[in-house]
Amino acid sequence: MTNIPLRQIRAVIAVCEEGSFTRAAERENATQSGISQHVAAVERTLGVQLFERLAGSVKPTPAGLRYYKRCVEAVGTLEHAAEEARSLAGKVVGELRIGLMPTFTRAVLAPVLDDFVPRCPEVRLHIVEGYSGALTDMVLDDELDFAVVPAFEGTIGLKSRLLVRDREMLISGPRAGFTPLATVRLSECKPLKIVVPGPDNIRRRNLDTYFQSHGVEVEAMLEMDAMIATLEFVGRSDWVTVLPSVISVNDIGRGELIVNPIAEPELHAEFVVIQPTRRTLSTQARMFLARFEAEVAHIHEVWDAAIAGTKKSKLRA
Amino acid sequence: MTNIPLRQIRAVIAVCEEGSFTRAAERENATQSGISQHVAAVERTLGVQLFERLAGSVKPTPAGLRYYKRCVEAVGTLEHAAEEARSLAGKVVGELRIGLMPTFTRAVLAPVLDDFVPRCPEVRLHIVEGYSGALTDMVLDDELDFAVVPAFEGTIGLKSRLLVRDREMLISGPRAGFTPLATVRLSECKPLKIVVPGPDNIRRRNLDTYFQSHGVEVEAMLEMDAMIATLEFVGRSDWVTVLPSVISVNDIGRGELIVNPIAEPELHAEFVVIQPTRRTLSTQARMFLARFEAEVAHIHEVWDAAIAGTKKSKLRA
DNA sequence: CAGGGCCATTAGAAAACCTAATGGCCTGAC
DNA sequence: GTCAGGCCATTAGGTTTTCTAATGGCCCTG
Repeated sequence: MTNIPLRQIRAVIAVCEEGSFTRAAERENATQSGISQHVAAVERTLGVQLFERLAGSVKPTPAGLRYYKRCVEAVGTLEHAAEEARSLAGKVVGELRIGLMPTFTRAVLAPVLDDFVPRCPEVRLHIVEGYSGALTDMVLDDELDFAVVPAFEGTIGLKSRLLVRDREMLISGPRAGFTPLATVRLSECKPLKIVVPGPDNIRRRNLDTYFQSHGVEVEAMLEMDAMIATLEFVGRSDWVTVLPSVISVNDIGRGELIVNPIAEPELHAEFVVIQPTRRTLSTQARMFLARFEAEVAHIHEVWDAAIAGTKKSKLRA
Repeated sequence: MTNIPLRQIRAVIAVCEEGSFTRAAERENATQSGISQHVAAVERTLGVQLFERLAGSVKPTPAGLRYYKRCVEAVGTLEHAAEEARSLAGKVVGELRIGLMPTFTRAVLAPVLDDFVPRCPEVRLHIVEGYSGALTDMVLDDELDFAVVPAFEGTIGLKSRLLVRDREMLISGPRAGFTPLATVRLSECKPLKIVVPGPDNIRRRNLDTYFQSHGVEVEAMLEMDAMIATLEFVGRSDWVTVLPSVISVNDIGRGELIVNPIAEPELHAEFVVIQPTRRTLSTQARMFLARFEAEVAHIHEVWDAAIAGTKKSKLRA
């Protein structure tokens, strides 16, 4: 029986996927020398060379590629084993205190709850809607099990992981004159009258950077951290705003608000789930987040289909 | 990502299949306490109880059974991965010219070839048995791709790396009067009639140094660079010799030759693989050497088990 | 009630792992 | 042709993990 530790196997997987010992080390939070030794140990144990060392890079050998594929399969099986064991370990009970921004409460949350509540009837949910600063404070104070906020550099006492990467859309009313679902190049638009988040919001910083880097002209700017008011205002004026696609999936094809994907280049927002460092996520928290991610992925599919449909219509015209 | 070492997973599998921590320990060549800690670590990481502790036995929980089944699947996939990688690596072609001393051709080479030849059917092997001086010359003359010889200071035109560090054993026949497998302290033996290598052999120098440094008395010394003759002679006389453990692993428990580990202090021989400076080792060469090292490691395990078994027998007596 | 068997826990030695440092090789820029 | 930068291989040593020995607790059987 060949006995290769999982740590070594993960090193081999990382090198295959990154094409470099150095990048694999970064990804595995290890050193290049540690990765080199792990891979060498696997090759020694197997008696097989898994990588061809080229100048400045490595390339898996045919044997290495086969080994990699089987290992990925096995590691996936082990992950699944863990998930199933936890799920089978039965009744999920207890509280779940979640902080979500309006970005998510408007269109993502309802379908997630539709599924989660029947599956976990003995979980007592507490959903708090708020903006990222307030939600972050509540997580730090242990008032929330977790929150989903825009990606930021991190804070002592919190740990985070990327949860959502979402395409930003231009939102406007009929008076702004945009064609629904048509991709827009902001630098080619006439000067915008735009509603943006306040300066404490990380998305605001990203927007400012994007505007400056890509020659987006702004005629007027209005700061508003009030989502309902923002959408109402934009819907009945010639002002525009920029919001993540997940918030406006339900506006597709409804005419009330006009949604346009931003392109050339695309603009994305990233969101992380944050939790206190000293805690681990409960089973119900992880189940909720899994369902949440699935719903976001579904929304992305809806958007992709809608945008693809628009391109087809243009081709027919 | 749940990161559970394979060693722990194997412990869980063994407990499921044996229905007992104690029996699982025996099967895994571990202690009951070690198995207990492995299983506890898995349960802690998963946050799931895998076994119900009954009086006098354990029973997997439903979650434990499910986890076990998935783990068996994953471990099987990894075994398969190793097999396939080795099989695929079989497409290795070309010549391989190897120089080995009788130290290795007697017991290490055959199992290595048993594995290597089917895996590399298209490699044309040339094995040259010889003593270190001759093998070194052949490597320098590019008549060999590499040779394995006792560690030495190096030579211009050659590069070397440590390959084997092996424990030296006292080899004798029944007439010499030693108890099989009992460790011996050479300085406490009656003056030895000993067969040693010739003066050009580095191991000879090491033996001389050891004898002088540790008060080993020698009644008579015979120089012989003829391994078969040495073993035949020692087997049928009261002479002894000192040889690396890898040469005599097949003599354990067979009575024909008596093997005793040398201790207090132990004596080790180191061997290096040498190759011309201007060349790099081919794929098949490295595969052969990897398998060679693995076989030496296996032999060391066999020796460790045999010596440990002798110690247990003494405790019971 | 005592002894035997089995699991859980602790302590400490041994082994494995990991990083820092360095060397060797290759490539590209000058 | 030389030098700097990037990448992998190797070594050494500190740190962490693993493993065993010893022991305690619990349960069952005689």
